Amino acid sequence: MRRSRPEHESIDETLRACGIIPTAQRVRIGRMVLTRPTHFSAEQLYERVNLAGNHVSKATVYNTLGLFVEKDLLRRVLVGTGKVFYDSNMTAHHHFYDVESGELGDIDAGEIEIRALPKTADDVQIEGIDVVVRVRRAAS
Amino acid sequence: MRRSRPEHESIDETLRACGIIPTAQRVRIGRMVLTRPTHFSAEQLYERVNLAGNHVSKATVYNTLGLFVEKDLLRRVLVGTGKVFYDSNMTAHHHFYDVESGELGDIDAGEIEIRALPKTADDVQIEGIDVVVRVRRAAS
DNA sequence: TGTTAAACTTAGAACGAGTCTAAAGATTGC
DNA sequence: GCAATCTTTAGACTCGTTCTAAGTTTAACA
Repeated sequence: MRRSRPEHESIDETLRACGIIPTAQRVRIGRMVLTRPTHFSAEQLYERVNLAGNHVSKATVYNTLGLFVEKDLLRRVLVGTGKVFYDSNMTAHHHFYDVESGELGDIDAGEIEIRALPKTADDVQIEGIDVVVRVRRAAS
Repeated sequence: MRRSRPEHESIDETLRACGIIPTAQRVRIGRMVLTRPTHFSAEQLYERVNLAGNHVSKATVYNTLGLFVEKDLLRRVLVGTGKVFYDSNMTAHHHFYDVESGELGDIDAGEIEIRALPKTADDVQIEGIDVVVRVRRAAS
C-alpha cells in the first residue's frame, strides 16, 4: 500500500510505478491533484482540468479518479449528506467537516488517538478507520 | 439533543415530544424504524412501508427521514462509495462496514476510545464524531 | 360543528452525480 | 506497418433524491 509520493518522482514515474499507463489525460490530472495534498470533488476537478484548453471528458475524469483510488494514490472521503470528496494526502490522518460551509480539513493522525479497537472474528481484518469530526462555527 | 426514546412512550407521543405532528404516515414509518435499533436505506424503508397496503409516497418517506434526522430521532450514516443509511440507535456508538458485503454493524462507544481531540478555535464547536471501521473478511 | 389557514401528502417531473456504450483514437509488440 | 490492446470520447442512461403544484388532512376557533 502506497503511503506517499516521493518528492523527486515525476507524475509520469509515479503512475508507471503503480502500473498505470501515463496517458496525456492521466498525467494532466495527476499533476493537478497528486503534487500537493488537496481535497476536491469529481465535479471540481472536471471543471478545473477543462479551464485551460484540451478538453478531458467526464468519463475519463471519473475513470482516472477510480484508478488512482484503486492504486492508493488518492482516497475517497464521504461527508455531509453523502457528498464524495477525494483527498491526495495519503499520510495517516482524519478529517473535520464544517457542516455549515461544507469545508473539509485535515486532522493529523497524532491529534486523535484511537484505543481499544473492537475485537473481531479471526477471519475479519480491518482495512482502515475513517474518522470525521463534524464541526460548526458558534452562532454567537 | 435527544439520545434515546423512552420505552413506555408511544410513537405518537415521541413525535409530539419532538414537535412533529403525528400524521398517519409518520406514525407508520416511526413504528417501523424507531421501536428498535436498526439500519436501513431510504429505498429499503420505502419498499417495506409499502408492502402491506396503504401506499406512502417516496417524497413522504424522504421528508419523514429528513425530519426524524433533524429532530435527532435518527442519524445518517455514510459508507461505501457514498451510500446513505439511517440508524435508529441513538446511543453513542460507531460503525463497522464490510466493504465486500456492504453490511453495516454497530460498535459500542466503549470499544473505541478517542483521545486528544484536536484543539479548535474558540468559535468552533464539535458537533459529533463519526467513526467507520472498514473491514474485510479474509480471503483464505 | 363549519370554516379557514396552515401543514402535510401525493404523483410525477426534474435534477445531479456517476456509469455505460459504442465508436474513434492512441499505444504496443511483433 | 499491422494487428491487438488499451484509452478516451460524447452522449445516453441510471439511480437516488428533491422539487412542484395540486389535492388532502389537521388544528384552531368562531
